[in-house]
Amino acid sequence: MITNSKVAYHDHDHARCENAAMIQARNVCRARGARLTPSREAVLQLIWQNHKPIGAYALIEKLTELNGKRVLPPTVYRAIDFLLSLGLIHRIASLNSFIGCPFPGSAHSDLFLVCRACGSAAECSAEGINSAISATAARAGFTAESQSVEILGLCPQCKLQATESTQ
Amino acid sequence: MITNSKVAYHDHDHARCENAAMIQARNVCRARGARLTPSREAVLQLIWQNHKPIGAYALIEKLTELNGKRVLPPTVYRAIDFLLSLGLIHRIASLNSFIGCPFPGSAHSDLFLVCRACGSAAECSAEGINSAISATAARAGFTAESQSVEILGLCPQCKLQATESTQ
DNA sequence: TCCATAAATGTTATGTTATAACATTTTGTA
DNA sequence: TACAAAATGTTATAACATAACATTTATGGA
Repeated sequence: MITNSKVAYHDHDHARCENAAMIQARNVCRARGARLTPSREAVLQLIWQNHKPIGAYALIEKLTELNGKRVLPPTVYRAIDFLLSLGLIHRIASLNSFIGCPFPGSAHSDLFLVCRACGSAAECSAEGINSAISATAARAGFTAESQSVEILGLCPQCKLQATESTQ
Repeated sequence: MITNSKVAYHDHDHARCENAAMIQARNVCRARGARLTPSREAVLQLIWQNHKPIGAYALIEKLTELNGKRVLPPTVYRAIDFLLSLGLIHRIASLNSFIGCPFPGSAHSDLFLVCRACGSAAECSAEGINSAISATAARAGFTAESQSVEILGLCPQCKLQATESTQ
């Protein structure tokens, strides 16, 4: 299983996550002949400000603040589309929001563990789930092409706090 | 595995699906002391007109047509909320739409196989996937509470047609 | 039966998310 | 430099969803 759950829900040096993400993004873009323009980079950086999925309009606000000049929806949605197409971010459909991919470039099908208390989400690429999904699809005669697997619940930190507060 | 994939993607006597759904709905409502009012029943029936997830605004249009009198969003959204709360329908987050549950009442966690060609969706309750999800969540220290598992791809019928047309 | 209450529905308004369409600017390349 | 393609700017609107309050309808108790 590949996952960033060890960092996503816990205190950590997040600057390292951001740096790694930006470096990987540049590598992916170079490899694919795509241009990581300043506005795309700014959107990616904002998405990577933490491990919580963020909505397009929140990005618009933050970007407006950052630029000191009004940013309009198409600007952000274009950046989002670009980043999605390269697999640098993912869309969390159940939240209408977006999160950085911690392991872009490597083929993987995704599962997200979204904490309903703190809002943080970890991504997991688990062979067990992918094979279970394939098997289920196959039994239905269905050919799977893409998936959206989003689990809502409590992360270890928030669960701990919930337990403590009820003692 | 419990699934309606045998009917959802194939020609079948759909009136039986509709009838079964309405009967089950009445049973669930009786058991839960909930009222299946005419407008709620109308929305459920429209959702069950086929096996394709339908959006709230499409329901508003159809209901307006049916009633001969303008139906407004809250009317439909209230019916949707009611039906969701009883598990009579499900929300497909990746499509912003709703689909009837073929086996309401019985506890199950769901997976949807949505055909990108014909739009039909089947629901599966597969133990293998649920246990794989639990195992993955557990490894991340995460407590799963609810899930949204949506697979996009080609149903058997549409795959067949795709194969034929490329010969 | 009538009343009090709760449940459901009607109505107005607005919030939130996303994209279409066309103009302009920037960038890479011949 | 000049051309074409890519990216961005701009205006407008489409699509999805809910808040807040008024009114009506159903239901059980007096």
